[in-house]
Amino acid sequence: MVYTEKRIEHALRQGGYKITPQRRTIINAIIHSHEHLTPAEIHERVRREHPGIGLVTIYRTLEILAELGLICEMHAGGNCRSYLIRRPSEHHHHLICSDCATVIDFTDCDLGELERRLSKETSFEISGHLLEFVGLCRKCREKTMAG
Amino acid sequence: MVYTEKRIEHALRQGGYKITPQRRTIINAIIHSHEHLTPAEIHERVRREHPGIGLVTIYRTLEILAELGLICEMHAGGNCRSYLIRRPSEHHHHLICSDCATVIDFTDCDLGELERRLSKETSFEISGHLLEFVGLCRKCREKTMAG
DNA sequence: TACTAAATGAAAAAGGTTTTCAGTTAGCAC
DNA sequence: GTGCTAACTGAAAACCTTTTTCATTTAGTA
Repeated sequence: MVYTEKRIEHALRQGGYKITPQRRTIINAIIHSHEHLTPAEIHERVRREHPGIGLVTIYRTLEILAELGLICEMHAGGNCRSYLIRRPSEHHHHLICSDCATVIDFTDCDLGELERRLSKETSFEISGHLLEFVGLCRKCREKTMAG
Repeated sequence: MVYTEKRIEHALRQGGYKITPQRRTIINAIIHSHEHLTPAEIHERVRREHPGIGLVTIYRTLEILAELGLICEMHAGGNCRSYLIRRPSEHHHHLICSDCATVIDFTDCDLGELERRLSKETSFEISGHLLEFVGLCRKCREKTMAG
């Protein structure tokens, strides 16, 4: 299942939040981008359609969307700023192009056995994990070879 | 192999950097902590022994240590600030207690097959990955149950 | 002991994120 | 539709973290 604008609005209403034009625009920007975006990038995009919008509103909306689990944070290799991307609702991970920042989601991480072993060896009760692969996508590889 | 103070100092000298009392103290603080520390936390600890030291010096030293690959960054679940921890020199990952922030390193992540499959399916040339497990260590679980 | 490149600390600058507050608005009751 | 209220917005200010600048000090070497 992929989140649509409608579903996200429904979830907001469910949570007691209001649907404002600003929020609609922000949600749209996130939904229609295939890259992860920083709050500043989202602001920039949203301003094209909604010039007066403040960066504060972006932050506030992102906070709510994250709280409701509708978006998720990213930790791109090296750089530790928080990025955001729309997410399919299942457990998933990211494969990130280090050059153009394209993100591909994948779900089958197969870490169950490793998790069980670690849990046994360390007596940790493991509740989750973060897995990201970084590399170069085909386009960027070709670009590099050509140049 | 685990980095000792001597080895780190050797690596610094190799890199053309000087060994100052401030750097010694910072390196010591990192080596002797089993938790990941923020620059501010390192500053606080280092100041006990070296009151006049500036936060800037921490940042500068951390930058060098990271450049030389002597420390590594962490991305603890949820929180996206950059943390640092001494590291065994091999490829490794972290298992982090979400309560007390204890970190356990592990090296055998076994992601080769997944990496090959992803690479094939997506035409990415994968160069690395980030894997972290989060959970509760035994102590914190017992604490929670008792309380 | 003297020299020089590198390092330090203080202060200022530069980001990014959060808080505050007065004014506006979505969603609901009537 | 009208009015009400809690929620939302934008601007400014406050906060924090990180980086830059610069004058002074120091490690390492000759």
